[in-house]
Amino acid sequence: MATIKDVAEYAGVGIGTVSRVLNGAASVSDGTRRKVVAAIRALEYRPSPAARALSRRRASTIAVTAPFLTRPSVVERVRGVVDALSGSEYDLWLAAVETPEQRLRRLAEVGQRDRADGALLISLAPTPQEEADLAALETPVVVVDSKVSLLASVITDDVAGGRMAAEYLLELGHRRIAYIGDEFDARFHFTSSADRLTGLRAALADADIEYDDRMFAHGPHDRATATLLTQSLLAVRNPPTAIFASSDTQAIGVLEAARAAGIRVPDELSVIGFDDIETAELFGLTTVHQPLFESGRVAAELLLDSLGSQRPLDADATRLPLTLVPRRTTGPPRRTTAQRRSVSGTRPRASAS
Amino acid sequence: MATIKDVAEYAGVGIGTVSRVLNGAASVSDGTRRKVVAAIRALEYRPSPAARALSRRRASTIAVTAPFLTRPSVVERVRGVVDALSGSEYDLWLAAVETPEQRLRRLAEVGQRDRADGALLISLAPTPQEEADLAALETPVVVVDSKVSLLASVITDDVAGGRMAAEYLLELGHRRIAYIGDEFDARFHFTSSADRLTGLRAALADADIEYDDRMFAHGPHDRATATLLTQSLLAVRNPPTAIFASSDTQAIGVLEAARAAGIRVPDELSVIGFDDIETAELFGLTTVHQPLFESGRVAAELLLDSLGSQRPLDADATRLPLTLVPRRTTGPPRRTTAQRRSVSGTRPRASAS
DNA sequence: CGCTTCGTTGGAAGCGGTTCCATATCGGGG
DNA sequence: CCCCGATATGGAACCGCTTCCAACGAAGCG
Repeated sequence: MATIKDVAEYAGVGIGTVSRVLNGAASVSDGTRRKVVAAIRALEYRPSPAARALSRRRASTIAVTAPFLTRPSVVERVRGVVDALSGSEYDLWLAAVETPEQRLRRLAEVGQRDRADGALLISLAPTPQEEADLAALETPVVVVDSKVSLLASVITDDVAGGRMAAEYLLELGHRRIAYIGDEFDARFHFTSSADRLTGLRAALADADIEYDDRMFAHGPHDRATATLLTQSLLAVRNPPTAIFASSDTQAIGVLEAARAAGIRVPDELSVIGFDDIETAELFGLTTVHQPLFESGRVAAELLLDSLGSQRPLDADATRLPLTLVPRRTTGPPRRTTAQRRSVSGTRPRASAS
Repeated sequence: MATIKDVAEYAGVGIGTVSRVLNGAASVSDGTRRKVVAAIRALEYRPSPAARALSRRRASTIAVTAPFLTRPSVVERVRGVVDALSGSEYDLWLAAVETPEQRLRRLAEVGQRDRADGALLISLAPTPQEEADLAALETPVVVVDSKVSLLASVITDDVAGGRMAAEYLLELGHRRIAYIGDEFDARFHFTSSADRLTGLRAALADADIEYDDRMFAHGPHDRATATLLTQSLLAVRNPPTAIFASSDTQAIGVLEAARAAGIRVPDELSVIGFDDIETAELFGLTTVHQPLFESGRVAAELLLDSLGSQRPLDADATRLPLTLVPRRTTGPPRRTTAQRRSVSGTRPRASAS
């Protein structure tokens, strides 16, 4: 494998000149440039990224740290980052986080000298302490999907989103609205699920609906859990007429529970999700659309701007808009049996155990 | 940011000793080791990856090159890689390919000196020439999801998979089986769709069913296209009683076309997919299960083994098993209306509408 | 015609590690 | 008491690039 020295010798010039040609830098005469280019081609020379990184003191790499690569929402965000980076000179170092220990390690690595020139933290809410540490770094950091105050971030207003979903259901006439969210003490300090619940509760309060804690269920963020939680939500005396799930994945679990119990959606139960992942459309799921791909793209662009301009990032939050997407899983609350009869065949409502 | 020299001074030792401690290498006395460890901690020292890479002549990085990050199947494979790498000392460099030019560039980068110590090419069939070039490299390469002869690979037998799907449909009694696949001249030299078709046609030939080219449709790999293709497949005089789609994504497009046309699945039309992505289960889609996650994991492990043992990779193909997963979208061909009435068949979709 | 000035150019120094070689130290055997 | 091998340690050389500084020649100017 040829080095810059080989190229210099082959072209009959000094290594400095080769470097200048490589970096499109100043003052190299046309003839010399041609000779060097020819030598590079002849030797199939490619500069060593490591040597370049060491010498320039920058890695030309962006670290993307994200947990839950299983979640479609995270993947969408990463895709947005890939898209933004694909034209740039930067490589993408994907740092997956699967355990709290890994989370800590990854966070620490962000500051590491020439590992990455900038970092994108996706869905990985830093604690105030971690945030302060990150803000102290020279490495620019953009946080996606977490509220922070000392760092640049790209977020959506989860509280507003929760309110949006709730108000839609309230408008349809629902009074008993249940919520299925993530565990509160999530090991990764996630707040989006809790925030969406906050929005929901605010909307309920505004509508003078009293708080009933049997309407709120939490568990690990997956379909099967959502299915189970739905069963218990529906088993109470006066069951909800609508369920708001904190993600589409969970909403689909709700739909499955409904289907298994023979409960008709939306006639007997309205279901609304959050995110608007591809599957939501397939299921006709009403949901709150979140610009996931966009969030990754915007965050990466912020980082690239900062890197390109040498200007540090402002600790501002870029808010991306949420929109409600009404589809086929929501409607006015439970119609009377007579009404239902007249519409189509009766199916006895299996009382969820 | 502290360097190894700072640590050496702080600890009152030489840089060589620090390096030895860092690399857990031979002969360092206990006392010295302790001093060095203390210095490292005190200075919050972390070695520079670039310097280390340059000096060791290896990057501790694995390149993962993959197109179509939009496809769930590709994402699953990448997840498998992430999983295998998460315990190792290797970082993951994600090289996304979105255009043929990028494909070429990425392929060339694989050989680059200290960019990556090994490469994983996912769903990115190299041409024979490219394969030869890659095989000539010292960098170990594992190819996932493409047939190659000079390189190590992890594949499934797409021809057998196509045959498996076809034979299942034939057993159910279908005689007119249509196929929806990718465009043949795919810019990325994909062959899996064509191979699955080969298997299908072989099975049809074995069953003495004559070839009818109106039963075979091709187009870009997406849901909407599959929906359109389905419409035209069903518009012919003697339409198919079963459709085999070369991916679940496309199969779901078929289901949508059926739903839109009011065609009952599986009573009037059987649908079978390929891959067994998560959505397939949600739709009750009969499909050929492919171990996607596993393929990434196995490929990464092969690479890690080779890297760890210094032994070059054998140019063998690791074949992962395919299994047919019968669900609710397949059944015997069109029953009479009377029969259908009496049975009250299963519906493929979560009843949303 | 001598002296700047400026565009080119070569190459040493340095980036921060690893590694190898030389050196120092120590205990034990003869 | 000396010699020897083993163990521990320091640090120069090197990995391949960028960058800065010195040097050189040609052109411009008075």
